[in-house]
Amino acid sequence: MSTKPKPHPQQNHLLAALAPDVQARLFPHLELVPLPLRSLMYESGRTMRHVYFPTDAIVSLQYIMENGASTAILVVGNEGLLGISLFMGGQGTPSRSIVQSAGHAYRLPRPMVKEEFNRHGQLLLLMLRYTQALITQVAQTAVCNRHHSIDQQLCRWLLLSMDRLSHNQLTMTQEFIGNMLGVRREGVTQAALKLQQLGVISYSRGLIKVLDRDKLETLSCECYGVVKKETELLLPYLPQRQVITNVAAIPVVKLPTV
Amino acid sequence: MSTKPKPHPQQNHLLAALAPDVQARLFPHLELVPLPLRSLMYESGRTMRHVYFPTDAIVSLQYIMENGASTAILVVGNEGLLGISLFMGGQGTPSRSIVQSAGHAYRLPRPMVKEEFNRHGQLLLLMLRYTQALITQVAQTAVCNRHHSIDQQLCRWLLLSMDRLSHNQLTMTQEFIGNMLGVRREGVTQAALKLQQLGVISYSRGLIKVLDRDKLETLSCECYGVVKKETELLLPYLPQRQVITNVAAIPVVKLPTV
DNA sequence: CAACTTCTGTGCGATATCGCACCCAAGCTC
DNA sequence: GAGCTTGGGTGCGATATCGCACAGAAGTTG
Repeated sequence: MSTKPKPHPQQNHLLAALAPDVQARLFPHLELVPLPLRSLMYESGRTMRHVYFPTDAIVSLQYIMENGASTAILVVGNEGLLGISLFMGGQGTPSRSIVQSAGHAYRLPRPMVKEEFNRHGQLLLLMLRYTQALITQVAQTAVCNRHHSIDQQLCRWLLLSMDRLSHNQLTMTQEFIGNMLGVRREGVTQAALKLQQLGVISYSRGLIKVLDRDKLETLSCECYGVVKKETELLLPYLPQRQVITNVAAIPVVKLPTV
Repeated sequence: MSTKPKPHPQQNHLLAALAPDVQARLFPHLELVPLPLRSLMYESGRTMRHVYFPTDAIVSLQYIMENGASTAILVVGNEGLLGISLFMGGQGTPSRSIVQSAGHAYRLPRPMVKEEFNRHGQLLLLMLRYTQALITQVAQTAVCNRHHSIDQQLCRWLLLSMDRLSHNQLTMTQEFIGNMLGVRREGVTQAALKLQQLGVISYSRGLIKVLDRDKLETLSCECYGVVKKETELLLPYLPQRQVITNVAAIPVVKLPTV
C-alpha cells in the first residue's frame, strides 16, 4: 500500500459547495477521522455527537430487526453527510451505520452544527437538499425491495457503491452484501455468478472488480437511475472550488478530481 | 350523512403546536380544501404549489414503477404535512400522493412557506422533526417489504391508517390495498380473510371495520411499533391549545380531541 | 327483475427465495 | 506442508408469492 495523501475536506461535495466564508468558519472545527472497513459509526440508541462528511469512505445505514435480520436503506459517500438527525432535532435514529468501504470522513462536533444551524446558513440549505435526495434513495429502496429480484438489487447496490468510489474495486464478502440487501448469502452467490459469467464483474474472496459498468446499469432495475437522477437534480455536482482557505489548521492538498 | 362541522386548523397536530403568534401570522393564509377519496394530490413531475396540513384526511405517498407497479412508502394524516420538498429546496419528488381516506386539509401557498422558512421560525423546526419521523416510516417500509409477510404488512397498514382516523372504518377495496402494499389483490384477500376469521376486522365490499385493535397490533410486525414510537418521540402529541386566534378569517370551532 | 359492474373468493401451476446441509477452494498460521 | 479459518459454490425440499382464470356475491342501472 502506498502512502496516500491526506484527504481534503473539499473531496466531500457538500463541504466543497460551501462559500469561502462559510468554509473559513467551519473548516477549523473539522476533524479528520479514519473509517476502517466494517467499523460501526453509529448504533441505535446512542447519541450522535458529530456530523460526518465522508471524503473517500462509504457508509451504509441499516435497519436491524428484533430477530437480527437487517436491511440497508441508504448508502452515503462523499456526496452527502451522516447525522442529519442533528439538524432535524432528534437524538438519533433506530438504525445502524457501518463502514462499507474504508476511507475517511471529516466531522463537525454537535455544538458547531447547532451554531451553524442557528445562522440559518448555507450548510442548512445544503443539508436540506441532501435530505431530500436521501429520502428518495430510502423510498426507492422500499420499492426495490418489493418488486425486484436479487440480481437486479445486487446491480443497484454495486452501482450505488461505485458512484462513491474513485476506483472500481469493492471489498465485501457475499455474506456482507447479503446482510445489506437483507437476503441470504447463497442468493448473492447466485446473482454474483451470473454477473461474473456475463463478464460484468470479477469476484474473489471478498474482492469485487467491476469490469463493465455500462452493462451493470442495463442489468440493474430502474431504481438506480431514479435515485441518481434525483440526486443530481438536487445536488448538481459543483466542480471542486480550489479555494485556499487561510486557516492554518487545514492543510490544503491539491487533489485530482474524484 | 350528517352535516359535519368544518374542520379546524388545530386538528392538525403541527399547526396546533405552533405558538399563538405564529398561528396568528399563518392562519389567515390557510385555505381549506376538501380531499375526496381517491383524488390525486400530487403526481411526479408536477410542481407543488402548496403545503398541505391534513385535518381529517389520510394521504398516501406512492412510488410508481415504469411497468405500472407501485408501492406506498408513507402515510400522512393529521400528525404531519404534505410537501416537505417545498422546504427542502426541490421542485417535487418522483412520487404520487393519493387520498386514502376522504377529509380535508388546510394548505399554505408556496410563497408563504418560503417567507416562513426565511424567518427560521417554529414551523421550520416542526417540519424538520416531522421529516425525521417521515424518514423513519419510509425506512421501516423498506425493511418491512423485505422481511415480512403480506399478513403482517396488512396489519401494519391498517394500524397506520387507524392512528390517523377518529373512527374505526376504512373505505378501501382489496385491489386498492394491493396497490398500496405492492402486492396482488388475491394476496390481500387471503390476508384479510385470516383477519376476519380471527374476528379482528370485518370486511365487505370496500368497507373495513377494525373490531379488535389490540389483536391487530400483536399480529402486526414490529415495524408498526418502531414507527409509532419514533414518531411520538419526535412529535410528542401536544393537547390542542384552545387558542382563540383573533383572526376573523378563521372560524374557531371548538372540537373534541381527535 | 334482468343485465351489468364491481368486489371478493378460490384453484393451480410457475417461480423466487428461503433454510439447511455439505463440500470445495483459497489464504493464513504454525 | 498440515491444519485451520474464511469465503464461495451446490443441492434439495419447503414456503410465499405470483400470474392467470374463473366463479360467486353484492350492489347498480335500466
